[in-house]
Amino acid sequence: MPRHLKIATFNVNGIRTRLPHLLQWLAQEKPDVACLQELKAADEGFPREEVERAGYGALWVGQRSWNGVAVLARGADPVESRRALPGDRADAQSRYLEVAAHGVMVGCLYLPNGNPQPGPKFDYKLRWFERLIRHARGLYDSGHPVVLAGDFNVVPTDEDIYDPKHWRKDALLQPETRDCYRRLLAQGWIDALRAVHPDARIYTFWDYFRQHWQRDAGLRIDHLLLNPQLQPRLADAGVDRWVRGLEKASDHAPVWIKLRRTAAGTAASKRAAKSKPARPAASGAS
DNA sequence: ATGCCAGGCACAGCCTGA
Repeated sequence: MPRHLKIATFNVNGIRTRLPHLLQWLAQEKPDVACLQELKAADEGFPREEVERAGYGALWVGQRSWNGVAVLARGADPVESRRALPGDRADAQSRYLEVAAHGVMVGCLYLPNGNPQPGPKFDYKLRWFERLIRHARGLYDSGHPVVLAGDFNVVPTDEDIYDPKHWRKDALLQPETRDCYRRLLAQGWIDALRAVHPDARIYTFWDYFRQHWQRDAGLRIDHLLLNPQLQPRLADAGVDRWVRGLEKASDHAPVWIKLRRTAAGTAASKRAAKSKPARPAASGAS
């Protein structure tokens, strides 16, 4: 058993088109939990057999042509918690799936893009974000270890984009969008990639236009947020950029975190450690 | 201000994405 639990999120931009890349990535990087977005497939179009053959149990919420999310668990069957974000029964878009897997609660989300703004799509984005903030509060307070992972369609700050000036009017950079993200984090969640790499330029998305991948002109919009039960276990985080470099790639790269499996670093173990000889702090190297 | 590229649908050219 590896020392770390690896949890990843990957906007595949069409699971059937991207299935070879997905399988190659699972085989090489072996995430224990993989949150997928933009399946662009109905429930019956999900490649269950291929995913199972790769060693993963899966749950998914499909939708014809658009949206769609899934959670894969390596060598395990994820247990469903909910298949939609509460707060709007009329919302038919498949953008949220919450499961328990490998001892962690995982909220897999695909937040609306919101372009063009202003307009009804941007209004929907902000309403969806408000519902997420409300629901996240309950998850945060649940006492379970929780990860919120997915494509948030938010560039949190101007440090998270190659050049903000060409995107100033985009829904991903609007003050209202960024304020929602700030208010979510203000509940106490930590942005795991930023916590591990406070000063690095990190991108997770490069659009297909203007040779943005070749120029490394990217945006950081795929995020993994941790509640306090998981924060002491965070050991490493990164982006599998090689997946974005494949032929016919998704416009997103997978993003991952590694969590220590042991209780080392948790409040319980710190209390326990007081009665034991001190040990060096965990290095975080994997 | 718009198209730039790409996937889905369904077979021509839209719509949507970010």
